[in-house]
Amino acid sequence: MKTWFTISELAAAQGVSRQCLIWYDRIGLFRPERVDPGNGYRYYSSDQLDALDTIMMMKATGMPLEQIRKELEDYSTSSSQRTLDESIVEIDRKISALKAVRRRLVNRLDSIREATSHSAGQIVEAARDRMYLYTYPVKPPYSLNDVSLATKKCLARAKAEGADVDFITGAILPLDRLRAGRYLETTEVFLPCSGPRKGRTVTLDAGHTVSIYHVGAYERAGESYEKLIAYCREHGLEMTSPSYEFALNDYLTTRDKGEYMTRLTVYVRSCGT
Amino acid sequence: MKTWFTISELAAAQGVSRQCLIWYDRIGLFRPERVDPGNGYRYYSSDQLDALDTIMMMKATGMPLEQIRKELEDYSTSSSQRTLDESIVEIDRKISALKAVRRRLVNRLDSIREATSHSAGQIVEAARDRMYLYTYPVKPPYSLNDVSLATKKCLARAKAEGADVDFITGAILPLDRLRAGRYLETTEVFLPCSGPRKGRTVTLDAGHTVSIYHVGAYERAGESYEKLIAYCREHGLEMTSPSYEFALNDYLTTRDKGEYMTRLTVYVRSCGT
DNA sequence: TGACCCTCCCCTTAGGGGAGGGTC
DNA sequence: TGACCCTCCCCTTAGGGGAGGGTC
Repeated sequence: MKTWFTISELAAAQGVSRQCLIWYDRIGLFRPERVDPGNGYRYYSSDQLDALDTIMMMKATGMPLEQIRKELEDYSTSSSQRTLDESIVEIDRKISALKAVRRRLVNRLDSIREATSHSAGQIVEAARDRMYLYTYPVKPPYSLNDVSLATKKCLARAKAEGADVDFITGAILPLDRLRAGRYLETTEVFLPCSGPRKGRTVTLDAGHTVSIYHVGAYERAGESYEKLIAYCREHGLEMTSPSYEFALNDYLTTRDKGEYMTRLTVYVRSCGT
Repeated sequence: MKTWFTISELAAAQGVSRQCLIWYDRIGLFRPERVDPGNGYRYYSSDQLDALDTIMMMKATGMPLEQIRKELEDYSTSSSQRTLDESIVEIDRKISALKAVRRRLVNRLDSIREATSHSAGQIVEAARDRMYLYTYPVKPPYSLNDVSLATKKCLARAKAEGADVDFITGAILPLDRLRAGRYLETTEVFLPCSGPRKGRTVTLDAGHTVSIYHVGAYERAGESYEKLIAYCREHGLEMTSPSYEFALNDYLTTRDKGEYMTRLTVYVRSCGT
């Protein structure tokens, strides 16, 4: 003797909505065993409950309903094993993707904190760990517009290549131009990234650096550079690398240009050694 | 002097589709600075590029476009900091949810492997770690139908309570009924879960167990139980717990009832001690 | 009569993929 | 002329939330 459930009874028993059961009926995923021909009322038998559980389990793995329907047409221990394996791989992929985004957000947050915890024009010496910069060349004549365009290209290519880059932009000013006072002629732009990539990244080895926090219009970076050069002279430090300009706070996180801050960082060694 | 981009040029520069830019225009998220009044052609200025980057960054965090639009109306260093914090919390929540599902899948996979690596009627002794069972009572007269219904209720309540239960069902047969030969009168059903939950879970402490792998119709579990009892008698083991019946392979992973396998597990101690 | 059931019907996200017709 | 642009228009997931009208 069968027990019959109305749609609401079944919904309550299984913890799903009535709409959901109507939908599953419509798409042919799970249909009532009996439908009253007179009034169209749906009646589900207790024998059907297991099948709904199976659907719910598959749904919980993130499988689309259409695929569940196909899966159920013919499933066995071995096919389920395959499917479970695939679902785990899929979940792992989603988890890695989320972790990559998380890393980007944390780095951006760190860079905001760094910006708010330093004052305009402040100079700091620091040992820095190795890092990788995903780069893109700037077209001559290296105007601000060229730099901006190169940054877009850099972002677009990083996205296309699936590079795990930070949400932090930057530019590289070669040492000879820095020495020559051509402070705005950055020849490459970059995005910090989690690892090296052939032909795309520059590796900054661990080393001692001097940085100045530049605030305000980028066009006036020269003023900060001159302070930085003076500092190095006074402290017997020789600049040994290009200047790496990190946009710690920019249009990505504020619309107020007065809050923009860039860290201009150069690797140095003591002149004595 | 401004540089103007047509929609295709901008799309190429930023690595997005033309459709996407048309859509952003439609919903007012990102509109061309200039539109030709004669033919409706969209022209974007280079000044606008930064804003599109900001949108792309926010989108990468998983934020819906509508929220991005609101966010952009007025964002600053401090509001961005808050938003980033919230995004990280949100991502962490998604990661935990995925990990919970992953754990369930791995457990189900383990249980399939256990099923396929044991033969029907095989008896094993094993030390088992502590585990938790999320339970639900079976209504008298404890018919198979009552057990099945209790299992649905158990699943539905676990879902409603957000309990981190496995996709593995089971039932508990009290020791006195087992001894009395009332092998089908399981009084509780369960789902293994990751931790204790007040008033809902039974804790199985670590201990020594004897199990038999039952294959085929559940109604004939008695035959397996009688073998298990005989084994214990022969080996001087005294049963000290109810029997825990784990559905290692069932309707969730195969439609072939011949592949169903249940492990009937009882905790024991040596009679001598 | 009140609670329950049915079938429409509109709505949601973020665009993808055209068709049909102008434009640089 | 070929490549490019425009505006519709239909389509996708998994239902949610009714309205309007019968039914146990």
